[in-house]
Amino acid sequence: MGISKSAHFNEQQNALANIAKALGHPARIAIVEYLLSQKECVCGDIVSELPLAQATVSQHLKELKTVGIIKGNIEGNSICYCLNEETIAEFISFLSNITTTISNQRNQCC
Amino acid sequence: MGISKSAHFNEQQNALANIAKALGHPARIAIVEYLLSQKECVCGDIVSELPLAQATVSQHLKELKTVGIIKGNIEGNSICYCLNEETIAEFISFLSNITTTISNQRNQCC
DNA sequence: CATCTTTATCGTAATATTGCGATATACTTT
DNA sequence: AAAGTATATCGCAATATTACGATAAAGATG
Repeated sequence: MGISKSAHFNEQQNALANIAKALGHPARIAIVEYLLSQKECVCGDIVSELPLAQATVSQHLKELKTVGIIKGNIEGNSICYCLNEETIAEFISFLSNITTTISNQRNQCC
Repeated sequence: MGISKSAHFNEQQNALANIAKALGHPARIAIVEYLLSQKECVCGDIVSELPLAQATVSQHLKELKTVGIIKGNIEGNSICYCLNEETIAEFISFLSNITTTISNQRNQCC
């Protein structure tokens, strides 16, 4: 996405941005929501749930996995993908810190 | 970013993805963190805090504003930017739902 | 009013993302 | 082993993002 300057930001900033970026596509939100809706561990039927080709879904899954939002487990022929609580919790913690800090400083101009 | 198919996803999925996408860049995380660190409302000195040109920072601020993560208030010559609790809370709510649901379904394969 | 300051926008080059068909890989079943 | 199934990867075209200099816009100040 253009001349990236991520070297100029610290590790935590880059890590948080990567998590957010991975969630920054409706298809990947849809994947997360689908995984959430399944009681059992889900595999390749994510593909049939999405209006996208298999290659594209596989690519989205890879991005979510790279950043740690989902985990994959090989089960014979197919692969079971599950949500990874830890990464999501890390991002929640960043956001929660924002809202609590805002609530405590009621001297805002807007 | 390529042939986007956001029309194939529902409004909520697109809305959440947009918020996440806006946070999906280290410069924008840095902006949010900077706004958070200031007790008073901050204006154009965001530019001097970041290792980026003024035009670039302005563009990042616009993205955060478009999606509702920050609000801007004109103050004479300069502009005061503040974090917008509501949008952040909306995103937290999505993520919190994930972690609580995961905790309640301990029949995962991975 | 002329000039300075502050922020936004335009235009453009460099790079990244998205989507998909084709194919590779790996396991399963016959 | 051959064929089938499931998933990943490659290669490419279309499009989006990022960064920045130049400049516009709008208010402040001399």
